[in-house]
Amino acid sequence: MGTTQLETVPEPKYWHLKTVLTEALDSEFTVGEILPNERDLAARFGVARATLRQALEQLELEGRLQRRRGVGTTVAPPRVGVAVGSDDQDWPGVLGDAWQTVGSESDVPPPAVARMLESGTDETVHIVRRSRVSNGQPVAAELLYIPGASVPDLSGIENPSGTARARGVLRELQRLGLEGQDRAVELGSARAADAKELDRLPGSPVLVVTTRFFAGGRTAAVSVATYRADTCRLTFGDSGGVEIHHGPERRAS
Amino acid sequence: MGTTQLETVPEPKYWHLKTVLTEALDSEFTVGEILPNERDLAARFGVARATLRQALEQLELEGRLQRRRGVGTTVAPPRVGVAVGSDDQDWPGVLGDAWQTVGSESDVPPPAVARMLESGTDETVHIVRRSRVSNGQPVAAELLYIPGASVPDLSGIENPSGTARARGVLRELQRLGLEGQDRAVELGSARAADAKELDRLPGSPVLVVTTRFFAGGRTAAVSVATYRADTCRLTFGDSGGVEIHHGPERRAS
DNA sequence: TAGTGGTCTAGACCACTCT
DNA sequence: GAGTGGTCTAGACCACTAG
Repeated sequence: MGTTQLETVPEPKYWHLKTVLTEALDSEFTVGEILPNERDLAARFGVARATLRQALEQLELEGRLQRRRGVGTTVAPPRVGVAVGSDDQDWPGVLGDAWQTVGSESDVPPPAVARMLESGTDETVHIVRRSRVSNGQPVAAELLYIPGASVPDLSGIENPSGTARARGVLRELQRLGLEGQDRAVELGSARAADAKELDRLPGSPVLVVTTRFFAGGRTAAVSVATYRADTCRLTFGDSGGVEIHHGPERRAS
Repeated sequence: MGTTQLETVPEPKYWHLKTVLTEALDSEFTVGEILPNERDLAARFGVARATLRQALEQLELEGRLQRRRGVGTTVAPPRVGVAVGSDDQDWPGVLGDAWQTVGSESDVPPPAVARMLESGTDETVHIVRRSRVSNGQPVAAELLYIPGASVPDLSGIENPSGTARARGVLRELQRLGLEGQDRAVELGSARAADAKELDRLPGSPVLVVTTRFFAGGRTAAVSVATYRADTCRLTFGDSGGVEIHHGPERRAS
């Protein structure tokens, strides 16, 4: 009866581990520093490697760690703020936007996109692939879906090698009057193609930003942009430049 | 040498499993339907339970499945669109906003918040806890940080039970002229307190929306709202009501 | 080739929810 | 108490990177 009855809520080991590691990261490590390998860390904490990995996975999800196969685990820099929605709404492809066109094709859009475009299920649309780079790192991959009806002057055009046509499509699009746009953010996991472009493994968590562009009373284009969730903080509105971070942090020397 | 040399890219089992399950979910299951338990499913696919779980975890991350301990795994309904940023920017707590005040206290904010408030590290601020419910389900938990300087008329007030004081703080806040706001979205994992309020396990993925409110040339308040990433799609801009979803879907009868 | 993280297994026990 | 998902173990092998 005299036994100290604490531990009524036995915290999972990986959770406790995560807490300990977080504190260590805040106080004893610098950005870019390499952690001991997983087998050593597991042994040091007296847990199985799988358990240790559960903690590391969470820390990676939170943007505190970066793990690369064949290399090791490093302390991640603070997330970069990526401006997504400025107040000035504009068409994709206008001068000075953050994206770079990497290709284009014609295909039927996925059903969810077809629904937004109010197009038939078998109707092919222009698909422009773009990518976004920040600080030398790829942070997002985008697929832009543009029905032929939005760029009528290109209806009978041949396919000149991809990126040239992409530019043509974007140019035509910008002739339309943009009436408004509509944005949604949700969590997803990277498809194989996106993962490759983002330099991550397939299935890694991403923030999916879906933007609908309205013109002529219709949905004239849909953009599905896939941002690396580990390294990105999506910012909306006026500023977005101010650093937000967790705790004490120093740069690696 | 005549052997068919495919399989040069051996897809991980859990990834293939996920694909198979996704297709099954699209074609053979209805929203709300209960899946076989994990041990049966693993046996059926001829994999270890851990491998099966890796696939299920991803599907839950993508909002396709809902798993509850002691109950089972069910097919999740499409994510609900949750309006986060309407064009009309306004103070928290105005009539008709989606939040319900659940309490308040005074404490020192976490360092990241203190930095945004440009307040000293040891300076206590008002903290108002609010929660947001949609379709009978809790979808978000919020912590509102309001420095005493933003609500000067409350500086010497006693603590009348929490929620009454919270209302007072919000009322005072609304007397200030709102000059603008600033929003960021990033991925996080639920802290223990949030997890409980959101009816999830600690560590489950959440979308963290940080909003800064500007008034009098300063940051007058900071809101950190934690949304369930599995069930929510954050919408910004004009509409936000239109359903987006993956594929064929029927309601359970 | 050595060392890293990624995948996978076959088992065990625990916490929880229902009936 | 029976059945579910959640945690944990100790091992094995694979894919990748770099010296």
